[in-house]
Amino acid sequence: MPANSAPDSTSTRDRILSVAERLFAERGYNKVSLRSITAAAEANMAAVHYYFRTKEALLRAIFEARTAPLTAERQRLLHAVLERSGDSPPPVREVLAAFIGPGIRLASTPSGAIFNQLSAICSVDPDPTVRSIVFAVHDDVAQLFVDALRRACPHLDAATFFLRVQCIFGSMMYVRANNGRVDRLMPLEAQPRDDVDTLLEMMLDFLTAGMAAQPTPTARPGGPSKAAQ
Amino acid sequence: MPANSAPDSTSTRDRILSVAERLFAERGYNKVSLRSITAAAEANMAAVHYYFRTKEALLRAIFEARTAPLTAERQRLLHAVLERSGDSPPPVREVLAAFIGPGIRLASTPSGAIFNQLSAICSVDPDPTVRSIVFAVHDDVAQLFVDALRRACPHLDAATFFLRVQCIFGSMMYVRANNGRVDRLMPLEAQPRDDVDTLLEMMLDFLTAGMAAQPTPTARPGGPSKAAQ
DNA sequence: GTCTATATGTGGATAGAC
DNA sequence: GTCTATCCACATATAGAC
Repeated sequence: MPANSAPDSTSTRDRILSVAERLFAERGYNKVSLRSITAAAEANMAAVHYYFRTKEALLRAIFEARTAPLTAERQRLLHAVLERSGDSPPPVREVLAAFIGPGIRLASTPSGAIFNQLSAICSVDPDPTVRSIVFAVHDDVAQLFVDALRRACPHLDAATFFLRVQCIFGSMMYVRANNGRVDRLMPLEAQPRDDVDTLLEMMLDFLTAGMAAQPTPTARPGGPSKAAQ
Repeated sequence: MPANSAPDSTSTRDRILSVAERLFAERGYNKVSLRSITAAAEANMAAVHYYFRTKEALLRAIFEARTAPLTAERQRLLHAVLERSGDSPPPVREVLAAFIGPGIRLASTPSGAIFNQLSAICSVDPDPTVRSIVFAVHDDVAQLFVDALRRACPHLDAATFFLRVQCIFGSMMYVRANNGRVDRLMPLEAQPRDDVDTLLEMMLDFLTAGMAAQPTPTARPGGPSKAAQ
């Protein structure tokens, strides 16, 4: 029963969710206390326990709310690519676009950009609590992506494919995190973040070319022993 | 720095350093207490204060000890590449190899692999304390690398170059972190980590191809308004 | 140099009033 | 549903004995 005279139309629960998401993204899960969240959300600690029970469950709720539409979109796009290609290998660029695009496009809204930062930070967090949450919400669609990409790359041996998938994940994570590391090293040049479609095309240019590259022949089990220069 | 076979020949200070490095790499700076470090190093908390004064200074000492030879090697290789190429653009692959190689090669020793994990985790840590340490020890050589790579890539506009550098950093970080995210998504296929030279060549294949790619013409300030498909 | 003991602060969780 | 007050565990840092 919402009060029609309330100055804030948002509920206490929603305020906690959005404030926690922002603070976690800025400072990391472990460095944000429930006290600071409730202070910024104009609530108290008992409210967090009432709605979410624990701090971990609060993080999980944030991820589930955000990743549900993201995962649905990725799955829809991936399945569309696979259907279009039928029995032949799907185009690498389209597979990449289906998986990376929805995440990159989040950056076009302020709240989406915040979640992108949170998602990137948490995806490399060594804390088992954080890891289990991230893995749980992403594993299904990530598996679908990896399988589709594998079909798109029959020219790669398993080890090379494995390493390149790591590069894709790392690139995506780093761009989404947008942590200012590279900014310090470049002059005043424009950053393309205000146009997510251009940003996505730039990423696809880079990653597609990387996946298309023919592996350098090198010492491999059963292969020749001398690397080409 | 002598052999690590003697259990008690190491000094208390060295044991604290190496135990802290391992625990920080496994669980992250914020999740490791000085208590757990001193317990594992068979010392006590007062010893940490005696040798390093604070937890932050302990992390800084770890990084400075590890990055000093790493940075020297990177600078040596980068300068060698630049001298070889003279006034003409240096080869992209060689510039990449000079910067990425020394870090990747650390993975060939157990202690180097531990520091690789620590370095990767800390390079995306949002904590300002951690960030300032990482930036301080890496900024000089990273700047040298970015400048050299810029010279190697005259075919790229500033925004595209900027984004691709982020992809390089992200790829390097993710591979060095080796956090098990991708392992979950792949079957029993071999991981190439036992041969760091092959691993480095694989990364160079991918990243060099990505940097060489011609950018997709798209809507850019002063450019045509319709993107090619 | 190395230890015990402790000062001082902060964290998550919760009981119970309203 | 929302709050105040509090419990208890654990963090860093340090004082002072030996």
